[in-house]
Amino acid sequence: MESQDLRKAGLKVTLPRLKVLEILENSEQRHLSAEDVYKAMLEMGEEIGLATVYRVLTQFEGAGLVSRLNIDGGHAVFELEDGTHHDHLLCVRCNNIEEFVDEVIEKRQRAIAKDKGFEMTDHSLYIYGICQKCQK
Amino acid sequence: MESQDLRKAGLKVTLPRLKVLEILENSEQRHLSAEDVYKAMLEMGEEIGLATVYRVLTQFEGAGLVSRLNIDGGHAVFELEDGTHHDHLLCVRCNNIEEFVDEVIEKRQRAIAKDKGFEMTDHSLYIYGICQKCQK
DNA sequence: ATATAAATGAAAACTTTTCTCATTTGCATC
DNA sequence: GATGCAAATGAGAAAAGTTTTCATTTATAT
Ligand SMILES: [Mn+2]
Ligand SMILES: [Mn+2]
Ligand SMILES: [Zn+2]
Ligand SMILES: [Zn+2]
Repeated sequence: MESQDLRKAGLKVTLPRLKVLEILENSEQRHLSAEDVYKAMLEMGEEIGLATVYRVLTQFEGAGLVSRLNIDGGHAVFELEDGTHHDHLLCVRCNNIEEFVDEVIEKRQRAIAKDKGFEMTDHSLYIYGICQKCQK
Repeated sequence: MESQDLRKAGLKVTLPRLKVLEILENSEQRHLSAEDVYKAMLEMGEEIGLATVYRVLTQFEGAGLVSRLNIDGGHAVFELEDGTHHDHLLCVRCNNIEEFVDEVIEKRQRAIAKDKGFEMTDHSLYIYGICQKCQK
């Protein structure tokens, strides 16, 4: 019962919101575009507007329930927030996304920001490549 | 005389191409959007279409004369290619862009890709923050 | 000077995302 | 359970950045 998550986030419990959450939770892929979520909705036989999907995902982001990745070439994907930061490897062939955490890189980033006099607010790191499966 | 650069890249020497190169070379800012280049053109009193600016920049990218950064929020900036890879720090207040190179991070990225079985083709790393000037 | 393949400009199209606004819904109150 | 109202929704328009189309112009080889 994830209605609690919504209430805790100060959001009314509505069908579209529950369904979006459900899709994010039950999807094969952890990383979904708004379009992906929308299509999954339709396949489930749920009526929903694409604008609502975007709105809900953006609200979830604001509420800390999901995080948004801005992939190269301007379209975003969303994933359930799990509280721990991580970065991503993207396969340029099959669009498979893998995750990693690297404390050495995190530390270096902070050092670089400091060195340049920047107050770091965020960072984004994507490694592009061909995944094992696609190499054959 | 940068006509040679164009010929070497297999591109005809045309006025729009020469002018775009000239703007990239002489601009205060090293990182320019297509729109920036376009406006600079008009200010120079040059007739040019925005589509041509995009086309030329994309061709230059293909020819290795410029590189394209895909900044958060889906609009690109371009810079003259100088042969050496570097990453970027972006000020979220004034949009100032600084550059850095960090061999430790580069090495870790290669190690991560290898570890995940990825054949790395590229990476993109942006550190977002508030630059020194904007902190005060 | 001529031919021709490539480049250009203007406008339309496209992609992703946000906004507008009329209608519907969730939820607190009676 | 009915009522009221603010919040949420859906449809479509709009926005922003970029690419495509196509008729016209231009660069370059002959
Ligand atoms: Mn992830
Ligand atoms: Mn740069
Ligand atoms: Zn793959
Ligand atoms: Zn700044």
